[in-house]
Amino acid sequence: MSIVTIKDVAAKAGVSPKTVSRVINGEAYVRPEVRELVQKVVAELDYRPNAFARSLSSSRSYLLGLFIDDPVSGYATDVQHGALIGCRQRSYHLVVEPVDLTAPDWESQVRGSIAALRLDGAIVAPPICDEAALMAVFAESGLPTVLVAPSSAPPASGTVRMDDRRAAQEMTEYLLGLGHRRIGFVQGPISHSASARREEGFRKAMAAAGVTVDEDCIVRGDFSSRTGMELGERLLALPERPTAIFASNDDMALGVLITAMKHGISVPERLSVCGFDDAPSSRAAWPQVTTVRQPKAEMAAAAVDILVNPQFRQKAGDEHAHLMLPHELILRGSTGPA
Amino acid sequence: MSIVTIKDVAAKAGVSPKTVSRVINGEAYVRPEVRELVQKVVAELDYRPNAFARSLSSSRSYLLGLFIDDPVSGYATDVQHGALIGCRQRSYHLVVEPVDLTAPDWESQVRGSIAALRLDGAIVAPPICDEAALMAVFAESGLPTVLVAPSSAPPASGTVRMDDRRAAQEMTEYLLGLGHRRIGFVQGPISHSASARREEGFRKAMAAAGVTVDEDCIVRGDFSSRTGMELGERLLALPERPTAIFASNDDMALGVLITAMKHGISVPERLSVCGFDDAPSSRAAWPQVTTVRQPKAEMAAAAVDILVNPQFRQKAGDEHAHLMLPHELILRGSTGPA
DNA sequence: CTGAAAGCGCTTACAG
DNA sequence: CTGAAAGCGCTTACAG
Repeated sequence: MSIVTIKDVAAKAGVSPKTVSRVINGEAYVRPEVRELVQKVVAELDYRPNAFARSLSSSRSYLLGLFIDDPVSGYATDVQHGALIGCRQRSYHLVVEPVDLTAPDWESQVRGSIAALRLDGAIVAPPICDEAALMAVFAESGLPTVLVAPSSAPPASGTVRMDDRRAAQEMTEYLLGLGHRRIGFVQGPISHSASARREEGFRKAMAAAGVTVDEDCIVRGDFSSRTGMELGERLLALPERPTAIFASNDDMALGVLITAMKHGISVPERLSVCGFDDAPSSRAAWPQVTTVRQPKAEMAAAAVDILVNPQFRQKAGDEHAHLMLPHELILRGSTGPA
Repeated sequence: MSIVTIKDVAAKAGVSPKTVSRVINGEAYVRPEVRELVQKVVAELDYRPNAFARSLSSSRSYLLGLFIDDPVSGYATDVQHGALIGCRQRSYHLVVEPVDLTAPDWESQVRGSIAALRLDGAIVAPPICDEAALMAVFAESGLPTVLVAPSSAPPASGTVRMDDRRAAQEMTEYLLGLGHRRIGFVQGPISHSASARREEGFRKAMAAAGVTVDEDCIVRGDFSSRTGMELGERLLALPERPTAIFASNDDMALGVLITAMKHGISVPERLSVCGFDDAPSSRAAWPQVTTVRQPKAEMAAAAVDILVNPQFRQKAGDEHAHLMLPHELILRGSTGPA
């Protein structure tokens, strides 16, 4: 497969390389008939502009970096998928860069990716988007950066999030509406800022309903199904057993569900269980778990839009884009009347 | 952050850019003291070679493409993780390219990635590594390509696989050793070539043990927990119920497990269940599911090695690398004596 | 509306 | 062991 360059196209179309460049990049000021001719030749020759040459001369790489803590998690997978879709639509490519903040050379790694690849933008996923040291590296580099579900609104180019607090509140209101009063809550890990927001929502709804939260009913997990099982044991062994358990994510909800099964406590008849995420585990279970759909892929796609959109790029630096995407309560079989 | 170029380093070190280039690329023929000096300046200036300039002049991109059907699956995630680790070790970067063979323009998309990014190599995951039309595109492009777990050994630069057949055989032997004779088998989808290999292994072990396979006990799923549940219903409703069910992957095994629970059939006392993959779902369940550990990340990392290793690269074209990586039976609580 | 010149930051091929 | 020259394939800045 001989490689077709812009010169080949120019020669065959009888124009200058610059004109081909104009057509390729959709610039104005090309006579319609010339444009059409060039487009025809491009198609005939199946010409693909060399991304490196383009990047070198334009100092744009058409490359976005996705910086992520644990690329193996289900969360990461969904975020990446959304980012990939967004990139493809806009002819960008995505480079996934795992960031291990416990590695001694993490900073050099990150700097290296930014500098060597001349990234056009970065998307940073939770929980590392809440790490000050990492964010400082991005800030210093001047790279447009969008944070996914960060705790606050740090000085990044943009943020994309959902309302974790409100969603947890709605879920709690739903449980209260079902008649539950004694509700167990499994907190997520402190390292994820969403954990605190979800707990706030839970407490807010309980307070609004005038229900006192028994602190014995609040336990902290690490988002794994294993801690869900362990903490489920603890909650179900309480002298006065909760009639519902709200776990801060689906994996932990699944753990609670399994524990209930082990003890022969039928769900939802004797215990309601709900989670957060709409992860595959919430659907793999039986009964399927009531949860909150988190628009992970949509958030990532929106992050790409923010980074790539020329309007945004122009004003980057002086203006920031902050998006809040809608969530959805997914009611399934694991919850029922108290 | 002003950008440091090779000229800056050369000027500061008092040598030519070419000498800096030699040091950066670890070439021979540089006086030790000059090498050290240059390295010192590189470190001082935190110089990062521009990957695009390097690619443009050397016609190597230091970029590997991972072509994958469904980037959201757990399989994809593990493969990608292994590839990422491999790339990082060798200062390569990974570009993930989803391939949707049902999209009308898939071929153009794939060609575009190869041509525009000037990839140095491609890793193709199952099941698309078994698609002749796709493999033809790679073959035509001349791009070094390594296939992960393909059905046969097509004319690619290399393949990396595990012995699905042997693993399924060992699992079946384990069940037979436990005293099971009537064993249900949930096949995987035909689109995945591993499905057939796993079934072969199952049948081979059964035949070797002189046990006749009742074809009513063989049912086909699609690797989802939902079909696992449905087919579990079917197998457990059989006039003569199997004492063990071997599902071709963990998600389906989980579905079978859930169905057994629904019907109050205790596992492993009255039914043994096992899967394949060592997926998160096998550990999230209770009891945890006996399964086969598939070295997914290791296979991907090996694929990177094959593509990047200079020795291999030299002889690419006339010689192929075919690796078989070891699997492992993971015995857990879901299986027991008949 | 179009093109000739120069340059992006490296490496290749060559000379010494 | 080291460097000067040329070029990779585009785009920028400029001229017309």
